[in-house]
Amino acid sequence: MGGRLTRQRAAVLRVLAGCQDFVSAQELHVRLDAAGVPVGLSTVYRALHALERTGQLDVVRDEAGERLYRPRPADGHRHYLICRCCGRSRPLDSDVVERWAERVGAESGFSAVEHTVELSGVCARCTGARP
Amino acid sequence: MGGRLTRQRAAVLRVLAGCQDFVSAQELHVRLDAAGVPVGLSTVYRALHALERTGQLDVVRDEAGERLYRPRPADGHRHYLICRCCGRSRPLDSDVVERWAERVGAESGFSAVEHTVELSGVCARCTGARP
DNA sequence: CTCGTAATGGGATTCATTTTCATATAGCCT
DNA sequence: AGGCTATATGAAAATGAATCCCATTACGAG
Repeated sequence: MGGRLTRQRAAVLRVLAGCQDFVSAQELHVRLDAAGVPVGLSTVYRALHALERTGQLDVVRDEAGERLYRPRPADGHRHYLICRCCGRSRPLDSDVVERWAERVGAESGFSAVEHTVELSGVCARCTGARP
Repeated sequence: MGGRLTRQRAAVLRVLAGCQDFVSAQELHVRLDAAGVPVGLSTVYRALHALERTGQLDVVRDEAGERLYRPRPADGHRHYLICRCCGRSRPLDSDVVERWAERVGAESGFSAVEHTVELSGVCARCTGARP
């Protein structure tokens, strides 16, 4: 995260690291309060942007269009299967898609091709819980 | 679309069919005005929802999170490569991804797995126009 | 320690989308 | 053709995430 390491950014980093799943900025803001380290909402957004820019976060959008953030695993996986019911997320091995996206990009005459891949479903636990 | 075929819904359908690329609800609303068939914004949103529910539209989100709609091609393609610069879209042959998503879903213990795949880039025309 | 610069925060703002509710109308029934 | 009613419409207000503004604070280099 390039800039100064302030009390607030440290807290954002710490709380975020404690989440194994996707969190919204708003939720993170609340959790920071709960953790006794109040951080302004603007600051939360700014910290998330910075982390996103430096590739330390993965971002998805939920069905309402809200952005959800999650620290990127050390192994570099960037695509997930997310439970629409409980929100639990599981990184995916997406080599196949990665290669496909690259090929399509190359064949298309487009440059700077980027891709978004998201899978969602209902996990076994949730299927059992609410049939 | 299920419900009554009103003047407004007919117009939404018609103008939408005339767009070969993704359009936002707001943009569609303006185009309807321009076409001399004023339709309330709420009605535009309602019509789009109805069409989405019945699978007649494909939806993506632009980088701002705004929803963009496009009539689904007859051949059933549902994934696109979109120019971030001019917005032109091109349907993709996504069998590879389709199969991958299916396999991941099956192996994961998740049910009702859905997937989103979007590619974006800068098309040849735009690359030439603004280097 | 001192200072300049970057960061903070809270309130205001933006803007897409949704809701509300009074009014209009599609389209079935006779 | 006329009536009737569930459905659709639209203007305005509400919602809510994300961004902007700007006076104040505090990191950290020197």
